[in-house]
Amino acid sequence: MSRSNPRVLHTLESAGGFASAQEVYKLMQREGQSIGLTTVYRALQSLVNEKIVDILRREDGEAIYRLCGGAHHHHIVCKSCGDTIEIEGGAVEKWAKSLAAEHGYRDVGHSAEIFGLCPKC
Amino acid sequence: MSRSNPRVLHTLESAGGFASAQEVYKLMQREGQSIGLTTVYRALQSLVNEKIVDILRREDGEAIYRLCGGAHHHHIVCKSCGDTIEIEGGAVEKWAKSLAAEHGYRDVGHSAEIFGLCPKC
DNA sequence: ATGAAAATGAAAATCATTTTCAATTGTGAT
DNA sequence: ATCACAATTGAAAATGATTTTCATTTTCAT
Repeated sequence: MSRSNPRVLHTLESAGGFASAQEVYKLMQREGQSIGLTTVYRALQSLVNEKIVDILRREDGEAIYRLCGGAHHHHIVCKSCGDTIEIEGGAVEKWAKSLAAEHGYRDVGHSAEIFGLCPKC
Repeated sequence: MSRSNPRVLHTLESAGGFASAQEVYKLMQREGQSIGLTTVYRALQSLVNEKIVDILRREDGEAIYRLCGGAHHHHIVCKSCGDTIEIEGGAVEKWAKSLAAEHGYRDVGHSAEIFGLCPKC
């Protein structure tokens, strides 16, 4: 039942650990790998279940999969050019943890993103 | 060119200031109002442009529109039953503001959500 | 009233994602 | 090796939100 296809994981890694299912699929095609889009979706979903990969959303709603394991981090995204900076979110971790505890929530995760205009835009 | 249909705005308000386009549409139908889904989408988009409304994403990628202006707040959402609690995020505001400044970003906003299993689930 | 510009909405198009299902592959027992 | 059966695969169809098209209706200044 382990559908975490290693080729998919490897492709996600080589994409910088940050890509949508469609992007992973196209990358694999370009590399000449034979794989179906369905399988890519299933593999990514498995990786999410195994907590090897995080899922979050682009501004347009497309799901992007992020290799996790390393430090959990957040992003500042430019509204105009899309430029993204990785930031760490110690303050947010604490905030999420304490508020979740306060309300009796278990198995807690969180998402946080900052968006604005970068210095260039 | 002002497509910010007041009936749409009013419905979003009466929904607690937090709903998807589809939900706003269904609400208006139930109230017996005659409106097209397309118009709802356009009206919400206009409200976003005019910064009367914020847009963010559900976990499944559906866009939800949030009336802004009042106190900016965040949510704890139950992964299982979908129950939502509004919380305030003083810590997050500061975090976002200082990090954005640090990186030279202007016109800054942010989104942050906590998700987990509520006490009942 | 008249015409141009804006708004409307039904239907079709788009696009990511999921589901279906038949075919293929892997595995373990004999 | 061979058979039976479970897991994996992927093409095609289905789904569902959102956007686009386009013909019609409304609004409004003249």
